[in-house]
Amino acid sequence: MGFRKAPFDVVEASRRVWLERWEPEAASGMAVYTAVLRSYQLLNDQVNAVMRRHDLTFARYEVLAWLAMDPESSLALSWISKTLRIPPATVTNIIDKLEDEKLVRRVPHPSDARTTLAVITPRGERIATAATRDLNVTVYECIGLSEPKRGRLLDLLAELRASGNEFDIEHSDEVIEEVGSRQAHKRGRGGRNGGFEVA
Amino acid sequence: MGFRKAPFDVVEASRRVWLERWEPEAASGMAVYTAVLRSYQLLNDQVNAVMRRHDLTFARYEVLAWLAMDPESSLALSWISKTLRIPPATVTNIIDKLEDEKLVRRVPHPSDARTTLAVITPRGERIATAATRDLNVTVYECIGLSEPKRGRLLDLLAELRASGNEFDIEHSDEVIEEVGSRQAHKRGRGGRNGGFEVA
DNA sequence: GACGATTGCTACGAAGCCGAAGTAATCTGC
DNA sequence: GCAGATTACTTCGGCTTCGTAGCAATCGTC
Repeated sequence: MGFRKAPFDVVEASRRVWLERWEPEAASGMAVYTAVLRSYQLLNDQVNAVMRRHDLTFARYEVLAWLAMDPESSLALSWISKTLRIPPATVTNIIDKLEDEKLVRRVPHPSDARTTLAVITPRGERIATAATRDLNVTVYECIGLSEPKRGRLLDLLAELRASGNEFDIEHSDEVIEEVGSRQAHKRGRGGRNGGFEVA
Repeated sequence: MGFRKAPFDVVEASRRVWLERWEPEAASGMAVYTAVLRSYQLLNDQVNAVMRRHDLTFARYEVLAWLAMDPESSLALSWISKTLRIPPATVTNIIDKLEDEKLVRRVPHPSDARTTLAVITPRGERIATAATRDLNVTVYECIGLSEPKRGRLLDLLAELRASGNEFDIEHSDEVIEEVGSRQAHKRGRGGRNGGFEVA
């Protein structure tokens, strides 16, 4: 999406206008939103360029990557929807496409006939790995901030997200600890249903 | 888009997996991208909720707001495309919709028959003001970070964007200074064409 | 053990986004 | 003063997203 360098920073320019006309907190809040938006667009363009090389979209890649990370190589569609905050209809669409490409198979859940599991195929694993390697080298390792600044940025964004109730900051850490993080949750909150160990 | 609070932070969870399997810079880079993505989604959901109340999308609002800020209440479509980094086809679409709603009119450029100006109508100004007020109160003033933290976040994101060549960090400030920032640039880089002062 | 509420998934359709190709006007170099 | 490159905008078409409504299985309560 080749845009050329703009002559000035739109975020800063609009922040100054806001400062003249509205409350200062509104100005900084507006600036935060637009800065996040533009940072997202910037990185997203780079990410999408990589995705295109692998015939994926980022949404499909994200699901594939979580499947590849999963110890059992399978996730319930409902888990994907809740954890990655993708609307159910979109999950259906994503899995449809991944299934068309033979990267994933739908398998009925062994003990709950309502739920469907997505299982990654060997081909899916290969493509996930290739795409991840490409993303790492082409985008992630080239983000223009020193390691300590990345850390500070992550902390600030985590606070932003937590205060927006994106996740449960109280318990997040313990939950992540629990066995590679996903496993524990695939089974649902209460741990009811002893788990459908893959045979 | 009512998602409920997730039990753990997906960004942090995947960062840990990345750290085990890939280079550390890849892990932090990945975390930055996903944190930015999720922050964007979080804020975007709130912003869109406001937009819906005013029969706008954020893209249309953004254009309308820039028109409302402009001293001459008009901007060239090409300027909008370049500055706000919206693909030309999307600008056409946005202006079409705004024109349908009578918030904007298309006016031919007085001295360059290739370019079209979007001019905001009084109705457009009213709606822009109402939407901005709503956004400020409902979203921007409620972003969950203290004022100094917002400042630090903005600095880090500005560095990120500048290093991704989003804008010309060298000259941005001077350019913004030049008369309310936009005016100078509407006329094009060289300042050729003395400007089509509104009669 | 049965009924209503809940949960999981999908089908449909509206809306947005944007790449590519096309048209028209302008600029550039000779 | 004219041919070719450039710039501005639009049209078309494909793709993605996601709200809504629907169906089916399961759970919770009595």
